[in-house]
Amino acid sequence: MPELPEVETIVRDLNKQTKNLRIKKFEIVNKLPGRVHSPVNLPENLFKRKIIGKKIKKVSRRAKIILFDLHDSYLLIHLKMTGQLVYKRSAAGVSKVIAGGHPIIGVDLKLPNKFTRAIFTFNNKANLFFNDVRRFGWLKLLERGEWQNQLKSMGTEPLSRDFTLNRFGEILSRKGGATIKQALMDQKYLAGIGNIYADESLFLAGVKPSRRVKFLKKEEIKRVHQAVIRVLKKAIKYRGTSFSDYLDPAGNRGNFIKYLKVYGRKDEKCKRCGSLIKKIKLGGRGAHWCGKCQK
DNA sequence: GTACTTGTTGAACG
DNA sequence: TCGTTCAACAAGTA
Repeated sequence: MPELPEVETIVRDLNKQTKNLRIKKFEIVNKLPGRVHSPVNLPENLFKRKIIGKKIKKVSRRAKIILFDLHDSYLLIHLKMTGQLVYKRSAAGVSKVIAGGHPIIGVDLKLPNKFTRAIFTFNNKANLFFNDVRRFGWLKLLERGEWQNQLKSMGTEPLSRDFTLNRFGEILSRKGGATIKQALMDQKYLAGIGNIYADESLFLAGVKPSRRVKFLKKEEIKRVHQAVIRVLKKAIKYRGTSFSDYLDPAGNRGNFIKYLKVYGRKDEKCKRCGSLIKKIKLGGRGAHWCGKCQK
Protein backbone atom coordinates (compact mmCIF):
# COMPACT_ATOMS: atom_id res chain seq x y z
CA MET A 1 0.00 0.00 0.00
CA PRO A 2 2.07 2.85 -1.20
CA GLU A 3 2.03 5.87 1.06
CA LEU A 4 4.35 8.84 0.97
CA PRO A 5 7.65 7.00 1.54
CA GLU A 6 6.90 4.31 -1.01
CA VAL A 7 5.82 6.84 -3.62
CA GLU A 8 8.89 8.93 -2.88
CA THR A 9 11.11 5.89 -3.44
CA ILE A 10 9.44 5.04 -6.73
CA VAL A 11 9.70 8.63 -7.86
CA ARG A 12 13.41 8.85 -7.14
CA ASP A 13 14.08 5.66 -9.07
CA LEU A 14 11.87 6.65 -11.96
CA ASN A 15 13.38 10.08 -12.20
CA LYS A 16 16.80 8.52 -12.60
CA GLN A 17 15.63 6.06 -15.20
CA THR A 18 13.15 7.99 -17.30
CA LYS A 19 14.22 11.62 -17.15
CA ASN A 20 14.63 13.00 -20.67
CA LEU A 21 13.16 9.91 -22.28
CA ARG A 22 10.47 10.32 -24.88
CA ILE A 23 7.21 8.39 -24.83
CA LYS A 24 7.00 6.41 -28.05
CA LYS A 25 4.00 4.23 -27.38
CA PHE A 26 1.20 3.84 -24.89
CA GLU A 27 -1.22 0.97 -24.56
CA ILE A 28 -4.07 0.10 -22.26
CA VAL A 29 -4.28 -3.63 -21.73
CA ASN A 30 -6.48 -6.17 -19.95
CA LYS A 31 -9.60 -4.10 -20.36
CA LEU A 32 -12.58 -5.70 -18.72
CA PRO A 33 -15.17 -6.72 -21.27
CA GLY A 34 -18.44 -4.87 -20.99
CA ARG A 35 -17.20 -2.24 -18.59
CA VAL A 36 -16.72 1.46 -18.89
CA HIS A 37 -14.09 1.55 -16.19
CA SER A 38 -10.83 2.90 -17.56
CA PRO A 39 -7.55 3.72 -15.85
CA VAL A 40 -7.18 7.01 -17.72
CA ASN A 41 -9.11 10.26 -17.44
CA LEU A 42 -9.62 10.86 -21.15
CA PRO A 43 -10.93 8.77 -24.02
CA GLU A 44 -8.16 6.32 -24.81
CA ASN A 45 -7.31 7.67 -28.23
CA LEU A 46 -7.16 11.24 -27.07
CA PHE A 47 -5.02 10.27 -24.11
CA LYS A 48 -2.64 8.42 -26.39
CA ARG A 49 -2.45 11.26 -28.85
CA LYS A 50 -1.66 13.69 -26.09
CA ILE A 51 1.18 11.79 -24.47
CA ILE A 52 2.91 10.07 -27.37
CA GLY A 53 5.95 12.02 -28.43
CA LYS A 54 6.22 13.87 -25.14
CA LYS A 55 9.53 14.11 -23.38
CA ILE A 56 9.77 13.59 -19.65
CA LYS A 57 11.25 16.64 -18.02
CA LYS A 58 11.32 15.10 -14.58
CA VAL A 59 9.44 12.83 -12.21
CA SER A 60 8.35 14.15 -8.84
CA ARG A 61 5.79 13.62 -6.12
CA ARG A 62 2.97 15.53 -4.48
CA ALA A 63 1.10 13.72 -1.70
CA LYS A 64 0.82 10.14 -2.95
CA ILE A 65 0.68 11.23 -6.57
CA ILE A 66 3.50 10.47 -9.00
CA LEU A 67 3.99 13.39 -11.32
CA PHE A 68 5.57 13.17 -14.76
CA ASP A 69 6.41 16.64 -15.99
CA LEU A 70 5.82 16.61 -19.76
CA HIS A 71 6.68 20.30 -20.26
CA ASP A 72 3.24 21.56 -21.30
CA SER A 73 1.22 19.07 -19.29
CA TYR A 74 1.47 16.64 -16.43
CA LEU A 75 0.87 12.93 -16.28
CA LEU A 76 -0.34 11.99 -12.81
CA ILE A 77 -0.29 8.44 -11.54
CA HIS A 78 -1.97 7.32 -8.35
CA LEU A 79 -1.24 3.75 -7.25
CA LYS A 80 -3.97 3.67 -4.60
CA MET A 81 -3.62 0.42 -2.70
CA THR A 82 -2.31 -2.13 -5.10
CA GLY A 83 -0.75 -0.18 -7.94
CA GLN A 84 2.75 -0.91 -9.05
CA LEU A 85 5.15 0.57 -11.57
CA VAL A 86 7.83 -1.56 -13.13
CA TYR A 87 10.49 -0.14 -15.38
CA LYS A 88 12.20 -2.70 -17.54
CA ARG A 89 15.00 -2.27 -19.97
CA SER A 90 16.67 -5.05 -21.85
CA ALA A 91 19.98 -4.34 -23.49
CA ALA A 92 22.69 -6.69 -24.63
CA GLY A 93 20.93 -9.64 -23.07
CA VAL A 94 20.90 -8.04 -19.65
CA SER A 95 17.60 -6.90 -18.37
CA LYS A 96 17.37 -4.18 -15.84
CA VAL A 97 14.27 -3.87 -13.74
CA ILE A 98 13.16 -1.45 -11.12
CA ALA A 99 9.83 -1.74 -9.47
CA GLY A 100 7.84 0.02 -6.87
CA GLY A 101 4.53 -0.17 -5.17
CA HIS A 102 2.51 -3.10 -4.09
CA PRO A 103 4.58 -6.28 -3.87
CA ILE A 104 3.56 -9.20 -5.98
CA ILE A 105 3.07 -12.35 -3.98
CA GLY A 106 4.85 -15.29 -5.46
CA VAL A 107 7.48 -15.31 -8.12
CA ASP A 108 5.49 -14.73 -11.25
CA LEU A 109 7.63 -12.06 -12.84
CA LYS A 110 6.10 -12.20 -16.24
CA LEU A 111 5.61 -8.78 -17.80
CA PRO A 112 3.11 -7.85 -18.87
CA ASN A 113 0.93 -10.06 -16.69
CA LYS A 114 -2.80 -10.29 -15.99
CA PHE A 115 -2.61 -7.32 -13.62
CA THR A 116 -0.94 -5.03 -16.13
CA ARG A 117 -3.26 -2.21 -17.08
CA ALA A 118 -1.06 0.07 -19.13
CA ILE A 119 2.30 -0.10 -20.87
CA PHE A 120 4.54 2.79 -21.84
CA THR A 121 7.35 2.36 -24.31
CA PHE A 122 10.16 4.90 -24.41
CA ASN A 123 12.59 5.91 -27.12
CA ASN A 124 15.31 3.77 -25.50
CA LYS A 125 13.03 0.74 -25.96
CA ALA A 126 12.46 0.40 -22.23
CA ASN A 127 8.96 -0.26 -20.93
CA LEU A 128 7.10 1.04 -17.96
CA PHE A 129 4.38 -1.32 -16.79
CA PHE A 130 1.51 -0.05 -14.69
CA ASN A 131 0.12 -3.02 -12.79
CA ASP A 132 -2.83 -2.86 -10.45
CA VAL A 133 -4.47 -5.90 -8.94
CA ARG A 134 -7.57 -4.14 -7.64
CA ARG A 135 -7.88 -1.54 -10.35
CA PHE A 136 -8.25 1.46 -8.05
CA GLY A 137 -5.26 3.28 -9.41
CA TRP A 138 -5.43 5.83 -12.19
CA LEU A 139 -3.49 7.83 -14.75
CA LYS A 140 -4.51 11.40 -15.42
CA LEU A 141 -3.30 13.81 -18.00
CA LEU A 142 -3.70 17.42 -16.88
CA GLU A 143 -2.79 20.70 -18.48
CA ARG A 144 -0.40 22.80 -16.45
CA GLY A 145 -3.16 25.10 -15.26
CA GLU A 146 -5.44 22.28 -14.25
CA TRP A 147 -2.73 20.77 -12.11
CA GLN A 148 -1.84 24.07 -10.51
CA ASN A 149 -5.48 24.48 -9.65
CA GLN A 150 -5.65 21.09 -8.03
CA LEU A 151 -2.48 21.80 -6.08
CA LYS A 152 -4.18 24.61 -4.23
CA SER A 153 -6.59 22.33 -2.47
CA MET A 154 -4.00 19.81 -1.36
CA GLY A 155 -2.67 19.39 2.14
CA THR A 156 0.72 20.34 3.54
CA GLU A 157 3.66 18.11 2.67
CA PRO A 158 4.89 16.71 5.98
CA LEU A 159 8.50 16.70 4.83
CA SER A 160 8.49 20.22 3.46
CA ARG A 161 9.56 23.38 5.23
CA ASP A 162 5.91 24.35 5.48
CA PHE A 163 5.30 21.67 8.03
CA THR A 164 6.34 23.59 11.10
CA LEU A 165 5.06 22.99 14.58
CA ASN A 166 2.97 26.12 14.17
CA ARG A 167 1.44 24.90 10.95
CA PHE A 168 0.70 21.56 12.57
CA GLY A 169 -1.02 23.37 15.41
CA GLU A 170 -3.18 25.24 12.90
CA ILE A 171 -4.12 22.04 11.17
CA LEU A 172 -5.08 20.40 14.42
CA SER A 173 -7.10 23.36 15.59
CA ARG A 174 -9.36 22.81 12.60
CA LYS A 175 -9.79 19.14 13.44
CA GLY A 176 -10.55 19.56 17.11
CA GLY A 177 -13.33 17.01 17.37
CA ALA A 178 -11.56 14.32 15.37
CA THR A 179 -9.17 11.73 16.73
CA ILE A 180 -5.50 12.41 16.22
CA LYS A 181 -5.20 9.49 13.85
CA GLN A 182 -8.02 10.71 11.64
CA ALA A 183 -6.47 14.17 11.64
CA LEU A 184 -3.11 12.82 10.50
CA MET A 185 -4.74 10.91 7.68
CA ASP A 186 -6.93 13.71 6.38
CA GLN A 187 -5.32 14.43 3.02
CA LYS A 188 -6.88 17.89 2.81
CA TYR A 189 -4.66 19.02 5.66
CA LEU A 190 -1.65 16.73 5.59
CA ALA A 191 -0.69 14.96 2.40
CA GLY A 192 0.66 11.47 2.10
CA ILE A 193 0.11 9.83 5.46
CA GLY A 194 -1.87 6.61 5.30
CA ASN A 195 -2.73 3.93 7.77
CA ILE A 196 0.76 2.53 8.31
CA TYR A 197 2.57 5.76 9.00
CA ALA A 198 -0.23 7.23 11.06
CA ASP A 199 -0.06 4.27 13.43
CA GLU A 200 3.73 4.22 13.48
CA SER A 201 4.05 7.95 14.11
CA LEU A 202 1.64 7.79 17.00
CA PHE A 203 3.54 4.92 18.55
CA LEU A 204 6.78 6.86 18.36
CA ALA A 205 5.04 9.87 19.88
CA GLY A 206 3.50 7.76 22.64
CA VAL A 207 0.00 8.98 21.85
CA LYS A 208 -3.03 6.73 21.49
CA PRO A 209 -4.67 6.96 18.04
CA SER A 210 -8.11 7.42 19.57
CA ARG A 211 -7.24 10.60 21.48
CA ARG A 212 -9.32 13.62 20.57
CA VAL A 213 -7.24 16.38 19.08
CA LYS A 214 -8.68 19.09 21.31
CA PHE A 215 -7.57 17.29 24.45
CA LEU A 216 -3.95 16.86 23.40
CA LYS A 217 -1.38 18.71 25.46
CA LYS A 218 1.10 21.04 23.77
CA GLU A 219 3.87 18.65 24.60
CA GLU A 220 2.04 15.78 22.92
CA ILE A 221 1.38 17.76 19.77
CA LYS A 222 5.06 18.52 19.63
CA ARG A 223 5.92 14.86 19.96
CA VAL A 224 3.50 13.84 17.21
CA HIS A 225 4.88 16.51 14.92
CA GLN A 226 8.41 15.26 15.46
CA ALA A 227 7.38 11.64 15.14
CA VAL A 228 5.65 12.11 11.80
CA ILE A 229 8.78 13.63 10.31
CA ARG A 230 11.10 11.05 11.81
CA VAL A 231 9.02 8.06 10.80
CA LEU A 232 8.59 9.25 7.22
CA LYS A 233 12.27 10.03 6.82
CA LYS A 234 13.32 6.71 8.22
CA ALA A 235 10.85 4.88 5.98
CA ILE A 236 12.22 6.65 2.91
CA LYS A 237 15.73 5.72 3.98
CA TYR A 238 14.70 2.08 3.99
CA ARG A 239 12.79 2.45 0.71
CA GLY A 240 9.36 2.12 2.21
CA THR A 241 7.33 -0.68 3.66
CA SER A 242 5.52 -2.32 0.83
CA PHE A 243 8.49 -2.85 -1.39
CA SER A 244 9.72 -6.22 -2.27
CA ASP A 245 13.06 -7.35 -3.53
CA TYR A 246 11.49 -10.00 -5.67
CA LEU A 247 12.71 -8.43 -8.87
CA ASP A 248 16.00 -6.90 -8.05
CA PRO A 249 19.05 -9.09 -7.99
CA ALA A 250 21.14 -6.14 -6.85
CA GLY A 251 19.34 -6.31 -3.55
CA ASN A 252 17.29 -3.15 -3.41
CA ARG A 253 14.59 -4.03 -0.98
CA GLY A 254 11.95 -2.28 1.02
CA ASN A 255 13.17 -2.84 4.50
CA PHE A 256 11.00 -0.66 6.62
CA ILE A 257 8.71 -3.54 7.41
CA LYS A 258 11.36 -4.73 9.85
CA TYR A 259 10.99 -1.50 11.76
CA LEU A 260 7.22 -1.51 12.08
CA LYS A 261 6.33 -1.27 15.73
CA VAL A 262 2.57 -1.58 15.68
CA TYR A 263 1.07 -1.74 12.20
CA GLY A 264 -0.09 -5.24 11.33
CA ARG A 265 1.12 -6.59 14.68
CA LYS A 266 -2.18 -7.21 16.46
CA ASP A 267 -1.75 -9.53 19.45
CA GLU A 268 2.00 -9.57 18.99
CA LYS A 269 4.31 -8.29 21.69
CA CYS A 270 5.21 -4.63 21.77
CA LYS A 271 8.87 -4.32 20.85
CA ARG A 272 9.38 -1.78 23.59
CA CYS A 273 7.50 -3.11 26.60
CA GLY A 274 6.29 -6.59 25.69
CA SER A 275 2.58 -6.08 26.20
CA LEU A 276 0.25 -7.09 23.40
CA ILE A 277 -0.50 -4.73 20.53
CA LYS A 278 -4.16 -3.81 20.31
CA LYS A 279 -6.29 -3.11 17.32
CA ILE A 280 -9.57 -1.27 16.97
CA LYS A 281 -11.55 0.31 14.18
CA LEU A 282 -11.28 4.04 13.90
CA GLY A 283 -13.14 5.86 11.18
CA GLY A 284 -13.57 2.62 9.31
CA ARG A 285 -9.86 1.73 9.36
CA GLY A 286 -7.78 -0.49 11.54
CA ALA A 287 -5.77 1.34 14.19
CA HIS A 288 -2.94 -0.41 16.02
CA TRP A 289 -1.36 0.70 19.25
CA CYS A 290 0.32 -0.38 22.46
CA GLY A 291 -1.82 0.25 25.51
CA LYS A 292 1.21 0.67 27.73
CA CYS A 293 3.50 2.82 25.58
CA GLN A 294 0.79 5.09 24.25
CA LYS A 295 -1.40 7.24 26.44
C1' DG B 1 -18.63 -18.84 1.48
C1' DT B 2 -17.59 -14.76 4.40
C1' DA B 3 -15.04 -11.18 6.50
C1' DC B 4 -11.38 -8.21 6.02
C1' DT B 5 -8.17 -5.01 3.97
C1' DT B 6 -6.57 -0.58 1.52
C1' DG B 7 -6.96 5.30 -0.39
C1' DT B 8 -9.86 8.14 -2.53
C1' DT B 9 -14.27 9.58 -4.24
C1' DG B 10 -18.76 11.05 -4.11
C1' DA B 11 -23.24 10.78 -2.04
C1' DA B 12 -25.89 11.54 2.02
C1' DC B 13 -26.46 13.86 6.06
C1' DG B 14 -26.81 17.52 9.49
C1' DT C 1 -22.23 26.28 1.91
C1' DC C 2 -19.80 23.59 4.79
C1' DG C 3 -17.72 19.70 7.32
C1' DT C 4 -18.24 14.96 8.58
C1' DT C 5 -19.47 10.15 7.88
C1' DC C 6 -19.93 6.24 5.22
C1' DA C 7 -20.60 3.12 1.31
C1' DA C 8 -18.50 2.00 -2.96
C1' DC C 9 -14.86 0.59 -5.71
C1' DA C 10 -11.96 -4.72 -6.63
C1' DA C 11 -10.08 -8.78 -5.63
C1' DG C 12 -6.77 -11.39 -3.14
C1' DT C 13 -5.95 -13.37 1.36
C1' DA C 14 -7.19 -15.49 5.92
